[in-house]
Amino acid sequence: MTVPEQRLQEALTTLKESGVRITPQRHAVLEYLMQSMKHPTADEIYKALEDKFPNMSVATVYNNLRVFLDIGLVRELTYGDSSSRFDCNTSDHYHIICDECGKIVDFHYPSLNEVEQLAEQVTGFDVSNHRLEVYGTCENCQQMAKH
Amino acid sequence: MTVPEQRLQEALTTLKESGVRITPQRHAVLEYLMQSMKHPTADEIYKALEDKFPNMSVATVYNNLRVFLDIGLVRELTYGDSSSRFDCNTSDHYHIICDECGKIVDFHYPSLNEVEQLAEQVTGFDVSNHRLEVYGTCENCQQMAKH
DNA sequence: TCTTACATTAGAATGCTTATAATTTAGTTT
DNA sequence: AAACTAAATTATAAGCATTCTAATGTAAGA
Repeated sequence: MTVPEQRLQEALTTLKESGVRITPQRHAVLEYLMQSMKHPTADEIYKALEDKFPNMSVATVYNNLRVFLDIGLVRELTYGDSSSRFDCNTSDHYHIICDECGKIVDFHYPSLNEVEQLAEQVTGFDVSNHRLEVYGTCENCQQMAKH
Repeated sequence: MTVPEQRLQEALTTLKESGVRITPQRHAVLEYLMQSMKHPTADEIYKALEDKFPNMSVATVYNNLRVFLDIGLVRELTYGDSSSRFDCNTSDHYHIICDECGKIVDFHYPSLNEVEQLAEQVTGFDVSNHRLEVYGTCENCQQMAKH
C-alpha cells in the first residue's frame, strides 16, 4: 500500500470514529485531496470530480471540506487571492508561495517552538499552533522574467 | 510630534512622490490606519469615518487601500474569516491571533532570515519576504472559558 | 427490510470586493 | 485668480466565493 493510500485509510478510520458517514462523494473528495500534491481550491476539487459525479453539488464539496476541517484532517490556507486552498498534509511543514503565479510549494524546517513560547510569554495567549509563509518568485517565473 | 503623526507625514510624502493626490478622504483613511492599534477591515474604516464623511463611498475606502498596498504603505492580512484586515505597521513583526474572538496582536521576534535562506536553497525560489502567524486563545477568552 | 438521522442536491441568498459611468476635485498651467 | 485636465469620488451594479434552505436521497443500525 502506497503512503497516500495508507493516509487515506487512516483518515477514513478517523472519520468513522467521529461518527461521520462515508458516502461516495465524501470518499472521493478525501481521496482527491490525499493524492493531490497541489493545494486545491474547492472549485478545483469540484471540477476534478465532475466526470465521476456529474450530479455532485458544489455545496457538497464545501460541506465535506468543513467536516474535514472540523476533525482536523485538512487545513485551510487563505492568501490575498479570492479562494481558499486546502492542505491535507498534516505533518509539520511550511509553505512558500510564488508572488507571480500563486504556486504553493511545501518545505520542511524544524518547528519554531521557541517562537511559540516567546509569543505566549509576551502576549499571555495560550498558543495552539503557528503558520509560516515565505513569499518569492519560483524558478519558472524567474526564467519568464529573463525573456 | 508624536510617532504616529510622524509616520503619517512620512507616508504623505511617499504618496506625493508616487504622484498620488492627497484628497481629504484619502488623508482620513490613512490617518485612521496610522493611529489605529487594531488591524481594521475596510468596513471598520468606512464606519469609523462616516461621521466625518457622510457621503464617502465604500469603494473609496477600497480604492485607497489598494493605492496604499501598491505603494507598500500597508499590508493586507487574510485569515479564514470573511474580510481582509489592513496593517500599516511596516516594521518587522509577527501576529498572534485569537482562535475565539479573532483579535490580532503584534509581537516582535528577531527576523527569521535563516528560514528564508533555507527555503531558497531547497525550493529554488527567489525569496522576497515571509509571514509568521501564531494562533491561540487570548487572556480574555481564557477567562471566559473558566466561567 | 424498515427506519431515521445524516448527506446530497439545486438554487437562492449573503457578504466582501471590484467594475462602471457620471460627477467632482486636486494640483498644475495660463 | 481662473481655467484646465487627469485623477478621485460617488452610487450603483456586478462578480465571485461561500453558505443557507428546503426537498430528496441514502448509509448504517434495529
